[in-house]
Amino acid sequence: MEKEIPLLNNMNVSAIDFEKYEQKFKALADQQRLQIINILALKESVCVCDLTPIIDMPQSKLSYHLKILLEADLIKKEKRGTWNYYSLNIKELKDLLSNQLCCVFLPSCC
Amino acid sequence: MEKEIPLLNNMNVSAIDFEKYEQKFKALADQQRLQIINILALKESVCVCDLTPIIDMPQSKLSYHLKILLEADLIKKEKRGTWNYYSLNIKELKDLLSNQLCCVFLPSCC
DNA sequence: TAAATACATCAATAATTTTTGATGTTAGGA
DNA sequence: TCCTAACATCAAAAATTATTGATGTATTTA
Repeated sequence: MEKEIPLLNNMNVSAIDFEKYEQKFKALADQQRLQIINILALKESVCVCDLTPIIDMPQSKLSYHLKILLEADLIKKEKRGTWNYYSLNIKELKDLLSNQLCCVFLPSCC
Repeated sequence: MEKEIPLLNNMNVSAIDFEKYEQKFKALADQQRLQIINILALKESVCVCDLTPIIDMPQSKLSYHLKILLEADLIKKEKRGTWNYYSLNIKELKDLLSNQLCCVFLPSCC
């Protein structure tokens, strides 16, 4: 059962919301992950193998960071054969970030 | 000297920017701090002594979290006598968050 | 079918962040 | 001047996250 916090604003903000936002902001709260998002903003869809040479990171580490972004629903994953293609979850990012930030972390936003 | 990352988007995104955003998102990436922001969104300006009973937290812990928000420039502090009043840095939050999120974390945004 | 590529996952370690309780500082009141 | 309230800060411990290198699993390709 969801714990209800008294109406604190003109929106009904429940505890579960804070938890959700915490996860999303945590995913954003890392320079390396912000860089990944910034690269994805350019490339539409990128496989891990393309990402590894661009971003200077061991493969397992990259995998770890991609997973965090994925679990926060900020990016999407699509498997094609042996390759896993990642792309931005544009709707989610727009719901989260200001237009100004979209210029940095979303394609063709400005 | 600031490391310049090649132009990755229609904005000139330098390494230092990622660092700045990392700090701000880190500050947001915590349920307790989000709750503090949400309370400040209602109250305009609140002293720590008013906050302590509302938010169930030892004083030193509250002080710690306020400092993190302050250092990320998401809130402001004003000293009046013995009291320290905190309030949202509305401009900064608007620059960071979507309108949708402003409804939760900013006053009279929706 | 054997080897190689493209990943994910795991367990151990390292690093960072958070919590706690104690102490320090400053301003105001008795 | 002494006492108290309202904080900030500090150091130690606890908790969480991140990094690393190794291993596992598909899917291709030779």
